[in-house]
Amino acid sequence: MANVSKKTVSRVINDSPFVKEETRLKINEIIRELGFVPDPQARGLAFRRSFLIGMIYDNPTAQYVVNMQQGILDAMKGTSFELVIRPCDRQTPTFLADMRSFVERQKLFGVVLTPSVSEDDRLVKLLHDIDCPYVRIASVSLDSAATMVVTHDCEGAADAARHLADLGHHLIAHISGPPTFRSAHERRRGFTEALAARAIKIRAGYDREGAYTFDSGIALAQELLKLKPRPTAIFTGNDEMAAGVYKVAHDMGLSIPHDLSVIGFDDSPVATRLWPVLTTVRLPIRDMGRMAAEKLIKRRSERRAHAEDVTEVIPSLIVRESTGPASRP
Amino acid sequence: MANVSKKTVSRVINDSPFVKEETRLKINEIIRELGFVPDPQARGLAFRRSFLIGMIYDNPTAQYVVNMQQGILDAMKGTSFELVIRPCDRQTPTFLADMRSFVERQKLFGVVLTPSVSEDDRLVKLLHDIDCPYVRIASVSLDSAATMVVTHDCEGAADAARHLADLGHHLIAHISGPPTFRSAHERRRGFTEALAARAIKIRAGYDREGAYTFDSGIALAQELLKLKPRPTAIFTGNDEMAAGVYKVAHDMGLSIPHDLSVIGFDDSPVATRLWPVLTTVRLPIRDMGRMAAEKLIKRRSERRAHAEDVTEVIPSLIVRESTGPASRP
DNA sequence: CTGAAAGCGCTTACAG
DNA sequence: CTGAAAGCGCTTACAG
Repeated sequence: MANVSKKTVSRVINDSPFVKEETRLKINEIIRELGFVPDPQARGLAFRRSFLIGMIYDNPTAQYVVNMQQGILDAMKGTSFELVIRPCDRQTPTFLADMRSFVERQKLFGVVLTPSVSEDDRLVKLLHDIDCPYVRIASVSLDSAATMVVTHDCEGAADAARHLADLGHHLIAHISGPPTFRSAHERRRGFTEALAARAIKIRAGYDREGAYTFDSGIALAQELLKLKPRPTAIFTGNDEMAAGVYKVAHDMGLSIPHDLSVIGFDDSPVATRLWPVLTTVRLPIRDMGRMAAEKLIKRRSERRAHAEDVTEVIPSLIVRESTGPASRP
Repeated sequence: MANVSKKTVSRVINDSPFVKEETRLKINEIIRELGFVPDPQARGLAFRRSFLIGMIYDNPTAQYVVNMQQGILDAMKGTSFELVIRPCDRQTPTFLADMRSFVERQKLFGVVLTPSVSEDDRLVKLLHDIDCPYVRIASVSLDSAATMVVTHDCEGAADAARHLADLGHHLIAHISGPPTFRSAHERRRGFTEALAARAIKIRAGYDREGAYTFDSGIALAQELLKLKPRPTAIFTGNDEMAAGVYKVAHDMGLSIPHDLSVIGFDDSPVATRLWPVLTTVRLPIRDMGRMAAEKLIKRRSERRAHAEDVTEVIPSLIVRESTGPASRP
């Protein structure tokens, strides 16, 4: 502006390769001095695409949501993107229409999808149709590598199984998440396969389907702990259900881990609020959010589809005080 | 468009009073038929103000943040506003600069401020200077009524005090939040004043300053429960610290509520995960978020400052199983 | 490598 | 009560 050209500034801002190095440096300096910041609304209008990244979620765990938001914001730091959030309910009749208007109206730059809505094929098809970039976070690869952050929940569950086997447990029960979550299947699969590798089989009736909720944990723990023989260990699909198991164990006068070992999944805050502190499996949720957003943002610069751009996340077992040697072999 | 005028449509969309009723109805119908939605970016560009509402927060409790977001979204449903979120840290040297660029760059329609950042006078002055509407949520009225949602934390704390007094407790301890939160003062004040009304005085050394964190709850409970005579009840400034008290009590072999009554504040999910379930004080956080956003949005239509537009929220005591009669008078 | 023109989809004054 | 003009701050083709 003040010195040489005028619309070249736009080129500099958008990293166009057709600018002389010298000019670029000069303009960048002036931009810095003036503290000039391009107006995102005007840019958006001209681009026909906003600088808003959406996060669409239906995960009921507050800590999960907040950590994920943090991670996405981490990736956006220093960029001109802003995060708009959108909780949703897949059961609602207007679900798809709501999502469509959300994305289209704001002309979102892209969206990050978290489980379980990330597993919804109708939504993904819709995003495809309206040409909205997305990144899905899920426990299995459901899509092209460039759009996936996959968490190997099965391996975390396998670690839990081996930990229990090492402690000498044979009578092991499992409370899974609801079948509408892929993670529920993955966690069960990883757990039972690793157990099988140690020649341990979960008895019929010792593997029950929960809902990832505290109440479902209570209800199923009441049934499992009435079984004869009583299981010496329970692996739950998440920490919330583990908290339900704790409650029932306390009410029955069962001591953890002496009478019963418990392992959860998530390492949510409740894991350390419980007494004794809960052994669980941790997913780096914030990192996952960051990686997902980075993928979304990166896609702009690198137009050519990076074929092998897989992002994978491995959970880790956090051994605390809720697991101990099997008392009754 | 299709029938009569052209720029009158804009008037209809913006609820201008200068449109004949007949014309308005006709245009509205066509808008509905076509499913026409005005482009928020273009509107924003022309208005010099976006349709984005910001939520600025530094509350460490995930459930608080998520509920607040939900409430704000409740108020925005059916409007063309969208929610952009912004966690912050008041201690950071770039705090004010960050907030300024966030608000200015996006030309935010307005922001909702939650505790404790809602109590930051520097930020509020900044928002004033750059002419950005805001609504503050806090436990005391810090500003003109039109910009405040005030939660009477002191009354919730007073309920807690009376509940304990009714149960015959005299040796009562308190773990407060950090002095940087107004709510910490309000909760203590409401508690001690209601106790005083029953002729109960908190002994020197039985009123300690925590940090609203689980760990601070543990640290202070360890000190308080070593005191002679040992308090028969503890009121903590939030549930997280109550969880810390539980842990120490369990470790010391103290039974709740037989040996020790505990009352928290928040009614966060952990309150019901603890064993026994925690008596606590509940704030309708989601409603608060909704009311705050409604105030912000309403200010557009009603330009004249509604002088007496106070929004007040009363917490409620939720009696569960962590409080019982004082065993040792 | 750089500039002048036209336009993104709306709104603000300004006239009628 | 309604319309024609100009502009919000940027970008896209399009020429040089």
